[in-house]
Amino acid sequence: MESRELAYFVAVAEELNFGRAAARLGIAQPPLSRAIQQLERRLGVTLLERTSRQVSLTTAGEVLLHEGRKALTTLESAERRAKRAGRVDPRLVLVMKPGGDAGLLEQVLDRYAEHPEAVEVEVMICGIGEQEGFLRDGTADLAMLRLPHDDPSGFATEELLTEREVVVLQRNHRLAGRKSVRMSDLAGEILPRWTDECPSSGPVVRDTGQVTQLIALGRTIAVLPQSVTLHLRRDLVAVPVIDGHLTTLLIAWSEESRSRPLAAFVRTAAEVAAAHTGVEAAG
Amino acid sequence: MESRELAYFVAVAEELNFGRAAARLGIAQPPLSRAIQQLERRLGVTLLERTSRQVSLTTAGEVLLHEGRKALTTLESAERRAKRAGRVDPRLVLVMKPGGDAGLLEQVLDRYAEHPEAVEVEVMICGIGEQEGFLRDGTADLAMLRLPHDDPSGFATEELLTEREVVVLQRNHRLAGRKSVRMSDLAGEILPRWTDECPSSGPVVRDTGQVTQLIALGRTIAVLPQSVTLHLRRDLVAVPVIDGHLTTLLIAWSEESRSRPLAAFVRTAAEVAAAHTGVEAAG
DNA sequence: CGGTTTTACGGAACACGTAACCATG
DNA sequence: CATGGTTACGTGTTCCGTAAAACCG
Repeated sequence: MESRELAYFVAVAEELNFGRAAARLGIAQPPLSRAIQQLERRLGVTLLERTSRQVSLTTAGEVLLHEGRKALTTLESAERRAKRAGRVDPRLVLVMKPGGDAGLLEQVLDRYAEHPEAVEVEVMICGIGEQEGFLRDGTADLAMLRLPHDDPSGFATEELLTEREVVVLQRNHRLAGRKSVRMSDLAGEILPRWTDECPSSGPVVRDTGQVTQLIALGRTIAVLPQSVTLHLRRDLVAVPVIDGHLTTLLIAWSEESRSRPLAAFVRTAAEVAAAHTGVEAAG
Repeated sequence: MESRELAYFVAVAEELNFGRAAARLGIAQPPLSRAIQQLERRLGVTLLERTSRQVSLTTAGEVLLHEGRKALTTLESAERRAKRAGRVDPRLVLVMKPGGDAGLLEQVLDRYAEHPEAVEVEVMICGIGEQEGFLRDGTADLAMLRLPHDDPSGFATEELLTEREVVVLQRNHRLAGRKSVRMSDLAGEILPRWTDECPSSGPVVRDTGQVTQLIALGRTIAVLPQSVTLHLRRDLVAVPVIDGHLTTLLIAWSEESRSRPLAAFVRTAAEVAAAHTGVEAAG
């Protein structure tokens, strides 16, 4: 199967309409129609049921859509990584969301820079939940992921640290003076809605900047990893949540990577995190 | 990047010789040479350093070789799975090595057959360490893997059970009467060399049949998971190894799979394993 | 009829093979 | 000088776009 054919099929399967798919691909409908027919002939399988008014996926089509998307991103990833590896200045690209390093990164970068095999590290800040995509498609070599929110499947990972959660509140909130709270104390509060989560009816937010702004305005409160307290606005307070989730910070990279600079970076990050945990436990 | 180009590159990168690579691909050298040039031009990266006597990989070439191999197998996997999904009789293919189910599979199959959404399950017996390949390339939907020997990275997995190891001996071996042994007791013994392991100087073996035969002949002894005792030849004995590794049996499947019959099978396997563990713990 | 997919046809691009060429050990 | 990669050139396939036809609500 040629990757071009597969990309064509994925476009049609996503649009469920040959015309729109062709427009998206920048070609005319007829070649697209023929390409799909040829693909079906070669596979010996019907992928799409079409009437002249409706296109739908067969079971085989659904399978090829899911698995094919993965195959295409893997292919693009290979291409991007090879391109990057060919650049004259070797470098690592690390992607994280704002605050997604639990305050570890600065120290990791400093320490890594002292390493004999160190290369330049480009830190790329992305939106929430975008890390995986950049790592999968080869734009980045390393990503900071947060369990259980992010999905590390398909990557090699190393656990850096595990944190309790805190609830972030306006200074004059009824719970602001508490030493700690339980989740049950938060019943009835308005919690923000992160873009992908359906439940709860609070305001829709996309990043922590928006959340903190809304908290400061008294429109919501949020349960976040403890490390947010490192850079919290002065007008907000954080109270530990006794029975909150444990969130784990991971550093993730492509399983295929055999790069020595990358391995060194991961090792450094793990060492710094281990030291950090020791300090926290002691303090 | 077209998958054909990538396959050409991988062939050259593996052979480090355009002529042999062309022969392997079933084409003439010149088109291959041009295809590689075109790929390099399109990526804007030099992948191979060639003199007329020697071909070697650049850094970018190494990256593309590793990542590209993965991309190609993912592509083939998508193709195989789509083909299989298009067949009239839906079925699951489970791959394992002989004895690789720790005696669980029969019960799992029986119980799964009673499930309302059950489909036919084809059990495929492969050589040692071949499971991953068949799962990766889409030939199988499910595999039984054994930690730490097999590598489950890139798959979704569910732990079934964890076993101690036993040492398998000829009946009149000096240790055969022991209730248990330690690894240090085995110092000086000749251990078999599994195909991929370099150390140890014992006989090279490929499957448990060969191993048991050699043990019966007094040529070697072997440390294996406890479950081998379920089907051990009468002329051999097994002695628990106190400080042996713990080996974990996993059931693994493609992360992309969204198939309900597959999910049901995994659930059934986990349930049966849990019950089994309960029995063992009690007994 | 209206919107959508498929068939028909002509042209351009691409990939292949043979043969000649060139470079290095 | 021989082994092995590259360039040159002619041929066949494939892929595309336009135009016309078939299909279904």
